[in-house]
This record gives sequence, C-alpha cells and structure tokens, in this order.
Amino acid sequence: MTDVYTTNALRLLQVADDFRAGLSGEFSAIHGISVNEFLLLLHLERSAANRLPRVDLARRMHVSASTITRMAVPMEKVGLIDREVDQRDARLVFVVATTAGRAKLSEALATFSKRAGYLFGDRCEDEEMDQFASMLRRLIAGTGDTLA
Amino acid sequence: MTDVYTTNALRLLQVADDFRAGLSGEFSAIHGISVNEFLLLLHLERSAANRLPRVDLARRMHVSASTITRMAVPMEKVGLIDREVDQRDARLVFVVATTAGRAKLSEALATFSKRAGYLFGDRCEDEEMDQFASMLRRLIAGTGDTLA
DNA sequence: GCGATATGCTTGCACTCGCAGGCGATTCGC
DNA sequence: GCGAATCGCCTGCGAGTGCAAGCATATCGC
Repeated sequence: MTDVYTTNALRLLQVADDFRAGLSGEFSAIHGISVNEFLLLLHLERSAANRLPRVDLARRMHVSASTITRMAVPMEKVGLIDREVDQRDARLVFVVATTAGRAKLSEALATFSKRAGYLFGDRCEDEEMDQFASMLRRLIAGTGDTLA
Repeated sequence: MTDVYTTNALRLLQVADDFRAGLSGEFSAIHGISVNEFLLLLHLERSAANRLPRVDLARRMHVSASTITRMAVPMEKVGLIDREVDQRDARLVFVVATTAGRAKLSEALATFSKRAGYLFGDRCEDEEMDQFASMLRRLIAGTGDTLA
C-alpha cells in the first residue's frame, strides 16, 4: 500500500472517477447526452466511414452487446445515429453517425476539452503533459482500438 | 481533439476503465467482493479509528447516500462491517470495519497491488513512476479526502 | 422553550447494465 | 448440397444506482 504502483493505480482510479463525475453532470445539463453516449459517438467519429458494427462498438466501449442495443434505441429516436445492415452479411448491423450526431459530438467535445483544460491547465507544465501522454499511451497499448 | 489536454483526459478514462474492469472480475472471483466494496473498506482503513459516517463515505466514493445504505446491508450481514450510532448526534450512523473486514481488505489489497504491478511493471521506469505519482497527486488535490 | 430550518439516513420508483437464452444468418466439414 | 457449429443481435431477468420524498434528530432565531 505504500508501493508506488499501488498508490498510482489508486490515484488513477480516483482522478478518472472525479473527472467522469464532473463531465456527467455538464453533459446531461448542456447537451442532453450521457458520457457513454458521447463516447459512442466519438468511437464512430474515429472509425472508418463513421460506422461500426454493434459488436465492435461493444468491445471498444467495455460494455456488453445488449447495452449497445439498448443505448442505440433512444439515440436513433432522437436522430443522433442511424442503423444500416451490411449487404454481404445480414447479421451485421452497423451503427452510423448522422449529421446531427456529428454536430452533437462536436459540441460535446468542446465541453470535454474545456474540462480537460480545467483538470490539467493550471497544474501542469507542457513538458509534463507530453510525458504523461507517452505514459498513458503505453498503458493503453495492447487493445488496438484506442480512442486517442 | 488533437489538443494534448483532451487526448490525455481520454486516455486517462480509458486506462482507468480497463484497470477497473480487470479488477472487477478478479475481485468477485477470488474475494467475493466488488470494487466498490473494496474501496469502501479502504476508505475506512484510511480514516481515523476505522470508522466514518455514511455521508462522508458517500462523498468520498462519489456515490449517493442511498447507495451506501444499500451497500452496507449485505456487508454487515457477512460481517465485514458494523454499524455504530454516535452518542452525541443520533442522526449519525458510523460504518466501522470489523476485524474480518480489515482482513478481507488486506487480501484484496494484495490482489490490487498485483494488478497494479501488471499495469505499470514492465512498461515504466522507476523514475517515470515518481513523476506519474507527483502528477496524479496534483490532479487529485483539492478534494481533501484523498485515498492515496 | 418552541417553531422553523437544516442534516443524516432510509425507502419507492425509474433507469442502466450484464448475463443467459433464443433467433436468424453465415460458415465449415463432409 | 446439408447438417453442425459459429456469430451477431435482441429480450427477460436480476443486480446496482440516483433522485425525490419521508422520517428522525439536531440546531437556530426569537
């Protein structure tokens, strides 16, 4: 528990929780979406042709396939995303971002960046940020479907 | 989105999610507790006299008071924690860790440390870990009820 | 003292999520 | 071709959580 690894892992969880909690409130208040819906749109934006099979989306987002199914329903209803069935494999249902969805993502991303600025802005030197980025990139490595 | 702050915030969320997901499986399989129950016990351990009012616990854990109430029920039943009413203020219900609870925490902490080792061990230099720790400490600063 | 307000805890309701099971589509072995 | 195994998706159920409301206790203004 005085172990550096352990301490850092604990702090990592705490910082991430704090950040996510703050984000959650602002997202639902300003943009009317949840953090997960935001991440879903972001994954689409970072993918080829703004579309992904539901299963891929589930893997990338650390949630089950059923969650994607259920998340998609209201988002389709509001017009943020659309569904599209693959021509070759009728099992694959693609989730594709609409123009409205991409616009919403863009707004939400501005809010995200603002909060990221609050988090790091006045506490860190630029050089530290680069080290931090390099560190985090290595910690993610291995999954492949990285978001950043 | 190519902003360093934004990138780092995204990576931070992703790494934390990955780590928490891995932890969750091992905790429930080996120790029979959830990550949140582990964190609850840890907060108690790091507090004065191994006891905290439910409200404090809620604030520290980023959950609502009702969640603490409901989490406590099965944990009391299993004997990990006990309840204790304040003498001066009968509204305050303290959650206090039992000997069994502290033992369980100790085992779980070993698992936690092991996984923290997996996460950082082969990817980081010792010097980097110190920088990382310093960085994270600053990012947490302000809340006061820090865990690490 | 005594009512008004504030605080801590608990409970009803609604929502989100994962898991298990089922359905339809595809691919593989022969 | 054809049955079996696999894969992607959706639905029933149970677990966990937050919010609003309610209750008990404590504190403040007078």
